[in-house]
Amino acid sequence: MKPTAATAAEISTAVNDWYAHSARDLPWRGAEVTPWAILVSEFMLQQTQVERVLPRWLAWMERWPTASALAADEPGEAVRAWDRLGYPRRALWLHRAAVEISERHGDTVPQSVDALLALTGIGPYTARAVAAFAYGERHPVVDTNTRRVIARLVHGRAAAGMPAPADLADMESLLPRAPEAAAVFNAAAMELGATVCTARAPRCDACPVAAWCEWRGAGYPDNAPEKRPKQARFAGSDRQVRGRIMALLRRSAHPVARAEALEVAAVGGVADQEQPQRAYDSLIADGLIIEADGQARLP
DNA sequence: AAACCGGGGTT
DNA sequence: AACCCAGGTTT
Repeated sequence: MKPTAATAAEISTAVNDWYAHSARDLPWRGAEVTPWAILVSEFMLQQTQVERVLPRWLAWMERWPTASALAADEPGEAVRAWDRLGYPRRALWLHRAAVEISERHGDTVPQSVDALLALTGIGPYTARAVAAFAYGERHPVVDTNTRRVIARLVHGRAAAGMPAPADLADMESLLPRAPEAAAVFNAAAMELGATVCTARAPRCDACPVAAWCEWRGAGYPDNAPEKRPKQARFAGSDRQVRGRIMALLRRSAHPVARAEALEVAAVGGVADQEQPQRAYDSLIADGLIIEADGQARLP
């Protein structure tokens, strides 16, 4: 059946009401949480699921409760504490951001989107997320979950296409006027996509806006855009080989010989003869490895 | 615009 | 085996 037309206010109110009693109880959503703690959560949550982030975030905040505390430690310690969250460059960038916050912002996470964008490792999503969730600023915050919710609910599509500037305009058109309600809706739309309007098997019976959903109303057409780039396979990739080297360095209390690092890189197989050296060199280029006198160590 | 960057869980 | 994930940087 065709969905009943709904106003933006009806949608945001329904989603916010649902969020009030259905949201997961995540520690970075508490009232006492600092902007720094929220910034750390956003770094960790980039392309990484909530369940995997939780224990790492708790340990991180215990150890480095402020940006200056992290900045005072070695970057390598951040990489070590990052553990297996993936994309270890994020740990390095978070440490750099901590130094920048400590040195340029008096140990206070900046509030404006522009100032946040100037920090290392913060892009359009994270800047708006921190401004909205840490400071209550009214900005559209659009992640992969929100894009999918909007694609289905508003556009009647099975999945979102490539990220586009229109995503922000779409979200803006649904965003409540009041900053407080807007911040809640940003989180609520995300939560809806993460727990109900999921990519694989959406639970429409639990959705507060199912009656207004264009995709549901159209009979769930399989009209997903074809242009989504297929991600490269992980097995046998340089990324996997880099991961082996990083795992070795994380567990090593002392520098390791380059030869040992290259040997470990090949354990489990390589795509070609040059792959271990190529992965090793790329880690040096990224600043994740420091090499001196034939020894490799964390920065 | 496309490539690259982890790693674990789900289907 | 393919897909998915609170993205960002580089070319």
